[in-house]
Amino acid sequence: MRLTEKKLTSILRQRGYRLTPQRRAVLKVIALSSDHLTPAAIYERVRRKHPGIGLVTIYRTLAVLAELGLICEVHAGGSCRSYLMRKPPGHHHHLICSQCGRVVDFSDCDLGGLEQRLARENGFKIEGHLLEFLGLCPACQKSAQA
Amino acid sequence: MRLTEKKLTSILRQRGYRLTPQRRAVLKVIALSSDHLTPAAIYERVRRKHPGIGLVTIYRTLAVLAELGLICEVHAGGSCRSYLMRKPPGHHHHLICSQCGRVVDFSDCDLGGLEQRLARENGFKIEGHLLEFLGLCPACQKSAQA
DNA sequence: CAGGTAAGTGAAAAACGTTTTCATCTACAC
DNA sequence: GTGTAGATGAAAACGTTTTTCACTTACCTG
Repeated sequence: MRLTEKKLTSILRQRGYRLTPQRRAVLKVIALSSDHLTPAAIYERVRRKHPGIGLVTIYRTLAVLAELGLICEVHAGGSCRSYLMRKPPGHHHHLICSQCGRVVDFSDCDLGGLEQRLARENGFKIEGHLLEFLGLCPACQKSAQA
Repeated sequence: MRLTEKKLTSILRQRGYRLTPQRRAVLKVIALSSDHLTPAAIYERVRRKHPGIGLVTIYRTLAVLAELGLICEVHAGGSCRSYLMRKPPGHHHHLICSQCGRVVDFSDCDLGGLEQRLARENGFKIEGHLLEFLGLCPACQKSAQA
């Protein structure tokens, strides 16, 4: 499902939000990057085409886009700052390079059995989970050998 | 393995650190709590017995204890602030109540197969993973019904 | 068990990242 | 076009974490 202008407007409108040039620009920057980006990095990139935009607007826009499920957060490894990246389909997870920060998505985590067992043993009603693998990507493995 | 005074000193000394009353107090507070605690919460509790301690020392001590593997961080749900809690044995994960923040540990995650597949498919050398389940604990399920 | 020294401490201030406030502006239903 | 709820940008407030620096102390040496 491509995200046409019209569809985007309707997704926003459904919840009482509007499609502004700023929001379009933020979403575009995130969509065009294959990496996760900090709010500051997004700010910098959006400003190249949109010099007047304020960092505040970035934060507000990220909150809205995340609420609508159009983007999602990454807790990259040790550094706890929440990065953001484009979300392909529904439920998914991350494989993160601990050196260069590159992120790969994967979606089939097969945690259903574990989830059921934990729910039963602890009485929890489980709503979701966060799964991230940390390691070295192929490129960083090579450069580490040198 | 109980953490005797002597053993603790030796763990610290091995890396050039010293065992100060402040460090002992911080570790004790974390060890005695069954919950995860923010740096500020730890500060408050340590101050009850140790009024002169500074928040700076808490942060420095937490960094040292985490580096030594005596404590570990939790990325509780949406809020990304790194909480801390005592670490039982080695590898373990968290089951977090999204309402009251209660944390339950579990250790058998059985992710070996997935890890191998991801490593093979993406060329990553996987070093570790973060797995957290979010949900409602029994108490919060009850209070939600009211 | 004293003495010297590298390591640790506490206070204040700086440096962050993020949120709030408020006056102004604008997307969009009519 | 017009009105208005919603959005924006600048400045300031905020809370958390880090840095700096003078002073103190744990602990190795003899």
